[in-house]
Amino acid sequence: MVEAILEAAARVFVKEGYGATTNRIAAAAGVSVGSLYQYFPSKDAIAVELLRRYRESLVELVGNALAEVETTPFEVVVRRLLADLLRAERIDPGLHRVLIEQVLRTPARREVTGFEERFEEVLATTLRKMGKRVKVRDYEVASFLLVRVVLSVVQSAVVDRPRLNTPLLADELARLVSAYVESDPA
Amino acid sequence: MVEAILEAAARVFVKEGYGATTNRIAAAAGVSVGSLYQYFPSKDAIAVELLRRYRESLVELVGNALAEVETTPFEVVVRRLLADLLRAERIDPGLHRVLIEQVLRTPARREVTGFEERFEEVLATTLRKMGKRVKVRDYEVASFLLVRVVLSVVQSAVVDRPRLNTPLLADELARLVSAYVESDPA
Amino acid sequence: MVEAILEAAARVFVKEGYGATTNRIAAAAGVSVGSLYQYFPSKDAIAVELLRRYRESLVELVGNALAEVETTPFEVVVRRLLADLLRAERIDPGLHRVLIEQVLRTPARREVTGFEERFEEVLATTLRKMGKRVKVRDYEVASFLLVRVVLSVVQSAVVDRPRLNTPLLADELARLVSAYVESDPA
Amino acid sequence: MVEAILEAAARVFVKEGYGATTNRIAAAAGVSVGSLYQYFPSKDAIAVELLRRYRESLVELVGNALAEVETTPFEVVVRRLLADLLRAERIDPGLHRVLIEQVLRTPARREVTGFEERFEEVLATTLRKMGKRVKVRDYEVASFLLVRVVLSVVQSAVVDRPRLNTPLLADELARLVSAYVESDPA
DNA sequence: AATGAATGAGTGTTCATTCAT
DNA sequence: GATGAATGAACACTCATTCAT
Repeated sequence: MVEAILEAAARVFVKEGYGATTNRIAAAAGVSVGSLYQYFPSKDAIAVELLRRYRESLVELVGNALAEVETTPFEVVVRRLLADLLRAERIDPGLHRVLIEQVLRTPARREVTGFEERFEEVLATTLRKMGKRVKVRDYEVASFLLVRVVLSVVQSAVVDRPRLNTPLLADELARLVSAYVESDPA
Repeated sequence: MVEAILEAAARVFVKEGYGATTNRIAAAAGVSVGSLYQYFPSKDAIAVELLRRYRESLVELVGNALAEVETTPFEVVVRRLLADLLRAERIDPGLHRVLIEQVLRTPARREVTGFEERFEEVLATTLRKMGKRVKVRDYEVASFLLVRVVLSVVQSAVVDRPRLNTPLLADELARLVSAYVESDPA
Repeated sequence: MVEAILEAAARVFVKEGYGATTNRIAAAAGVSVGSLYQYFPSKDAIAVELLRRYRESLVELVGNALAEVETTPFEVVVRRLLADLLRAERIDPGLHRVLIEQVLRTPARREVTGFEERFEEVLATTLRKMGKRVKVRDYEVASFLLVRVVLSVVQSAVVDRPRLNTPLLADELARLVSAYVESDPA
Repeated sequence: MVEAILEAAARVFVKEGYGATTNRIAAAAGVSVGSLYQYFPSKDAIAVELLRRYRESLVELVGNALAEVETTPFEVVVRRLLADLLRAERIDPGLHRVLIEQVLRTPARREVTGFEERFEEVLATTLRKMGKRVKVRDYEVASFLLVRVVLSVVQSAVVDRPRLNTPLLADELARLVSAYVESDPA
């Protein structure tokens, strides 16, 4: 039932925005409002959980991909990760966008932020492991840069410009990442 | 008075989210609700105008910067533009984020989208003008990539991580852009 | 609950005019505003339904009375109908008056007009059935005349001048109707 | 200016109902709201004055007509009066209807009611003067009846059924009145 | 006298949440 | 547990009225 409610909420939030009513969400889930409140203390709680799960899944995806960096060339890892992220079902930035703004004003803010930060840490660690293959002056800055770059391009491509969401885009993005990581900091 | 209302609305929206009441906005502007509605037909209209102005100012900023590409080395242009964008008062993506989600559900959607698209066109034109200095396979894809990259990093830096908003960041971002533009598409 | 709301609305509208607030109506009905809106989509909808019911009840009353014209002398039928109409609880023109003006500006206008017209049709049919007992030049005009005459006198008596609402009034009104119907159009 | 405001108010009230705003009325009169309030202390005051004038003009019309009863046959007087009343510009029951409901809830109620009562007094006096030509049991009841009958039919004809507003209607209504007044009270 | 921008109390309506069944 | 009718605080918005110019 929790699953049914979350799925319905995701659909409804994306379609109608966070203004969607709990009654509508309950109806879409095929349950009554009462039941919804049996499992979630408030509308915000649904949003928080939705966001938490969404982020968790992405963190896992990225973590797994980067783990391979030990045994696989960096460019290949990047290319694989990007191709994966660019598959529409892996990412739902429409939902992300609807929720982030609201959840940020919730006491649950703390539980849910630090999303990009976690990526940055994982990435910084990865970069450090890669040693002299990467020519980066400041691992923190580089990680910050790369995480934002990749997430934003991926989200934009999936949501705003599916027309450009082709292998060429993945290639170019991979090239951008590699060029930066390997370019000489002069 | 229009200015007073818009400034107050920007402040209140950023602090309280789009849920902020029109009465609160009016109070923050030091006027009555009635006056607010004398100048804006609805709360949405305020959001739309706020978004429109914000975008207009950015478009102008970017347009001016890129115009110099004829007479100035690309890297310098990029570095200047980034430094400018990274100055906090030039950009208010907190506001941007609050509004975009709401305005997107408004009939004014059309007037307000096409923001990034305009940047992309300007940039594509610029890149073409630069001739063989840039080694890019597809101007459309490259522009899409670069616009999203720059905007997202700049916004993240200003809003989420002011600690990293240093000259080093501007440098690194400039390097990322240049490396991509000049790297061999091999 | 629908009944409770309608009864309360009738009371409140008569006492305070159509300006009465929905919150007041709900309070008078002993329910919350929310409940009121669970059963009626708008304040207008309450007015429309109130008017519809009021008219329906009158149409039924008049229809039944005139049906007896086959087996009962016309004067007796008229006298009975008038006596019935003049009983205060059969008619609430105070309410009628408050509502008509508002409902007329509603999309429901069409559903609610044609009230007197229905009476006129029933009456015209009745007059035709009565054959040469009635000396009337134009059934349409005569019906129009008589319906307006009876309704207005009845309403005025009940609302404005209860002091005159006596058997004598019923008698006189019956006499007026009979005299007209049977007078020689010369 | 008072005239301009009253005329505009009459037009606007008829078209939009009593809900019409004072700004709209002022605009229709070609003056500013401020000026409107220079001459009328409130919106209600406009309605009250409008109603007062409307009633005054009708009272005068009827008074003049009935005064001729001394020198002219009753039927002729009635016929003339009805023909006059049935001319659309003499009567504006649309306005009357809009106003009556609102003004009745105003402290000015007392100044404005007693409209029909004045007709009834004039008519009762007239009927008494006519002596044995009229066979009426109770002058008060008869006057009440006749005033309501005539006003309601005239108003209905002008407002609701202009199609029937023909000489035939005037004739029939005159016949109805005469038949009643002259019929034997058995 | 005339103006019309400014006011703010008051309205209809919505919707997250509760709780008796 | 599940239900959904009931709740009522809160909101966007209107408009009669005022008053500085």
